[in-house]
Amino acid sequence: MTTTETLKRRRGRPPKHLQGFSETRENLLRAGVETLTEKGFSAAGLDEILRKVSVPKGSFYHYFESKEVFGAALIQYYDNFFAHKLDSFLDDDSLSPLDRIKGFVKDATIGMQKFEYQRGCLVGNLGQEMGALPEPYRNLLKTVFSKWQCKIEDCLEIARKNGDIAAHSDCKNLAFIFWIGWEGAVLRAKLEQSSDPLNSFADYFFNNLNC
Amino acid sequence: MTTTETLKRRRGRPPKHLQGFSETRENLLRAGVETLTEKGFSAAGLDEILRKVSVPKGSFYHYFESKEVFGAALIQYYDNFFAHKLDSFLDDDSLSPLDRIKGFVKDATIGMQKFEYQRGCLVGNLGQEMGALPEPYRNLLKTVFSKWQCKIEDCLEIARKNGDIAAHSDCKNLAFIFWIGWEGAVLRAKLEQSSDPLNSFADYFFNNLNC
DNA sequence: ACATTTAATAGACGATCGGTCTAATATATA
DNA sequence: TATATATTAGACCGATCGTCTATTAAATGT
Repeated sequence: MTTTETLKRRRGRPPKHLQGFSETRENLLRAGVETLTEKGFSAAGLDEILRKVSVPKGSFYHYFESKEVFGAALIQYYDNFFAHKLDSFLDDDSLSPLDRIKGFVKDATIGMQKFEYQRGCLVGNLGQEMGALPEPYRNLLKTVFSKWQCKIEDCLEIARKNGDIAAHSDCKNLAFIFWIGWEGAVLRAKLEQSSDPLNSFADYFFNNLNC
Repeated sequence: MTTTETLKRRRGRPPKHLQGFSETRENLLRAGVETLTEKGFSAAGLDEILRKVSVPKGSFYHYFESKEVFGAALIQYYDNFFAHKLDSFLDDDSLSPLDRIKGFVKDATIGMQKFEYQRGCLVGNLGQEMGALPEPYRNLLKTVFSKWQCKIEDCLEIARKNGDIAAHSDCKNLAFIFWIGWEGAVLRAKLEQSSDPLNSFADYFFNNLNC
């Protein structure tokens, strides 16, 4: 085990040897994602997030100038985490392109089960809440979706060239459909506390790729 | 035009001839649906809803004992409105079953456009927020979905018997998929402020019914 | 070495929100 | 005419939201 400074942070400027480390900022982001994937932006209280990681308000406003800025950082943080996860599946050349997407689906399904279907997708949650959110979030969220969409599109395009799916497939549109349906399925899985919606939609999507 | 008492309600017990009428309660429900379809439950303040219809707090708590009870009434109210709308399309024997569903989709699409993609589906919104909502809402929302789902299933079953869709179709599952995808599309349409997600998903769904 | 700057913590603070309560008003009813 | 009922009116309280100021401790510069 390395020198993980899990101990309570002291007051005042921290000693140099653990600078740029900013465990507190990281903790806030993690706790923020946890909370927002469960309850969304509006219902998530700052105090709740702060209590979770034992950080006082003052520290929060040291790292983020407002809840709005924090939320934007969370979108970026989540996107970064999620895009890497997607890549880890979609760039795996040892699998067929469709199996890579199926791998991601399987992993996400297990993830939802692990958290007892309480946590959904941050981007989906915020998308639905858009009516009550700072307008600048809209473009952030749209950009994230189009980024994820490109990854799926690229993977489907390889499948098409390999002859794994119908030659006339419109991969861009299929990727669009994939995320529309997947987000809908995540929403429903949270409500029903079951992976049935995830499995049903995924099966439907993959079965229809060959016609 | 009948004697529609649109004027501001007077104080005190109302005259008998418009009893049971309860325009105030109705106004609260309408304004509540408007607000909750835009911003969800948590982000919707009571004061905001009350201002919209110029009703004081006292009146609100005369009709509803709490925000939680109000929310439950809104789910019922919305379900009632929506189920009738669905029926008006799905029970229209002058159209083929698939055209009936397409009629509903078209109407809903126009509806979203009319409100500039600011209002989504109350049930979808609350489903996503479930993590921050009173637990009793879960069953209400699940029941509403399964009710809507049955209506689509029945319509698809007629289509199947008519030979309009593949004979081996699993209509129950298709109806499940329909609502998963449709809610996902509504979410996305709100975010993108465009009907593309609605159209794309609907086209995809209908095109794949024949294979 | 000491004053100043920087990084971070601590918690007070005002505004707002949900929900309750009492009072006021007007009609129905006995 | 008196009492009961239905509805409006809005003050009020505790909790919580997001912001802000003060405090603490290390780094830095001369």
